[in-house]
Amino acid sequence: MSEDSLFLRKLERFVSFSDDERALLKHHTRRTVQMPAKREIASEGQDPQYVHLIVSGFASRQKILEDGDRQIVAYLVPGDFCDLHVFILREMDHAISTLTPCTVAQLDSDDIAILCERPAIAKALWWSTLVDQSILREWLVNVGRRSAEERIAHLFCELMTRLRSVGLVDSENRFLLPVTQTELADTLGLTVVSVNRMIRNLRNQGMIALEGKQIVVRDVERLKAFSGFTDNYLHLDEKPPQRRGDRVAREEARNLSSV
Amino acid sequence: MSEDSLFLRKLERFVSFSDDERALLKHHTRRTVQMPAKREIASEGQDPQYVHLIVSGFASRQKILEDGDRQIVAYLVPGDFCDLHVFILREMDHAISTLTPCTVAQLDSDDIAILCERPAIAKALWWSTLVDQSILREWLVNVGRRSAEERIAHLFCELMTRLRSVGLVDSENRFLLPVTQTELADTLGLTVVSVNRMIRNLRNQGMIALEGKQIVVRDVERLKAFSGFTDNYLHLDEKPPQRRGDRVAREEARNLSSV
DNA sequence: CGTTATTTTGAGGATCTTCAACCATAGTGG
DNA sequence: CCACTATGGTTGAAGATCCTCAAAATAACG
Repeated sequence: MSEDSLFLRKLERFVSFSDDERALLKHHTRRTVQMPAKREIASEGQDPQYVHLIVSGFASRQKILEDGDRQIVAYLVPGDFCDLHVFILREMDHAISTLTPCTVAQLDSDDIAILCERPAIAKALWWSTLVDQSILREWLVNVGRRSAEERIAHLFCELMTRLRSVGLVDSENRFLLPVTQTELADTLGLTVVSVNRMIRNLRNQGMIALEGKQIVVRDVERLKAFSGFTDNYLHLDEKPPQRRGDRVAREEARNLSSV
Repeated sequence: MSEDSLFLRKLERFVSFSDDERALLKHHTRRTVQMPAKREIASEGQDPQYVHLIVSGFASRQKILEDGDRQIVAYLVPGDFCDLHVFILREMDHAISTLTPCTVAQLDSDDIAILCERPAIAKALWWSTLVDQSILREWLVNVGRRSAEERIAHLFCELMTRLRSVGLVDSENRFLLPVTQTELADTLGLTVVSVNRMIRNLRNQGMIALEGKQIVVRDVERLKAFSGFTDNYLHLDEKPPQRRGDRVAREEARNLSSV
């Protein structure tokens, strides 16, 4: 699958698209811009014009406190939509900022309107924001109730799982994580020093290895057990079982719409 | 306003309803159940049947870790919907549990379908879940980057603001907070001991006072400044300014639906 | 190849936790 | 009516985790 349709791979874990719908999605995400690292895609307080989709690169959702402290509240990886909420909550209460150089697709109000005429697409987009919400809950558990070392391990488990779902993890559980330790610290409610030491611990215990900006999870089961990771909150296995059948699912989707 | 339509007051901060729509909302939330304290409204792993609305009482969204630790990831106060996501994410990844005895309205799939046929209602429901998401982001900032004392102060500011929006705060900034210090600890990533001491600090500094289970914010500005609270993330002032006009808003709502 | 960003390490300290009581309150049953 | 129990709040002392400060080593970059 080509790089510019990773989001299709992600969404199709949840819904099945027709060729038609796939084409429509590709068409309305064709307008992209290149952004350098550490640049704001959307700013706090702003009334944004576009919905953004990360085509390549890593970005983050972040809040800055008065004292300059930063808390990263989400990682946006290739295939993720940044701000599907902008058409309801008109003022941004946080900023979206690139962590690395990014290719970002811009969808305007018309694009979204056309896409949402398709039930399967509308449902997939809502699914994606609800999963984001679920991830947020798990992050709160992470910083609220886990030790520094566990937090890092848990985040690595999550990223491995999310990146695998868009095909960015190789057979040896190796994936690119192009963020600095300072950024990890701002994500996990820790300091750089702590992050550095705890990563060292994980390496020394043979759970992970670093290869430049790549992380290799050497012992998946141990890393998961150590950090208490389960992937249920990512809701990745909704489609395969088809437990309630497509008919019911479509009916529900209709219920949720008709605005 | 009667107790059983606090959610109307909340939603109408954002959209205007016709008498018709108000009646419809009241009608489809008429089926209520009484629940004792510390009972699960919905359980993790479950495939839930109903969407729940808190009519009276306090409930929480929580996750339990393997070691029995608990993290509360949301407070659900009168007027809040608990689980609007259930028709898309079919498996609960967390539990919803009463903190006090509660009156809970149960809406089934048909209720939601009928309500969502009205654009204003559908939009209001999505607004409410997006605000929940925003609150979650701010909680992550709170636990990740603020001191114990600041976290408590911030939470009190938030609850005062949220409860005021449904008319549950009196003219002296007094409101009922029927949760134990243990529950506050599980909310803020702290221990009971810490919570107790920090609340004492806030009282000694004259920022708050306790009257049984009621909290009186004695110095709102100082409490806000101390905790770094701003209410932008609650998106409470969306309707009054009418900055973009009702026409545009309705058009956008239509875009987001049509599933 | 000099400059800047990032990672790493050490030492000391602060915040928050743990453990262990004790007190207050309210509900229960004899 | 009062001991009895359970729950929640409060306090003290000691310890652990994580932070702060500071500096060196390494990597990245024009």
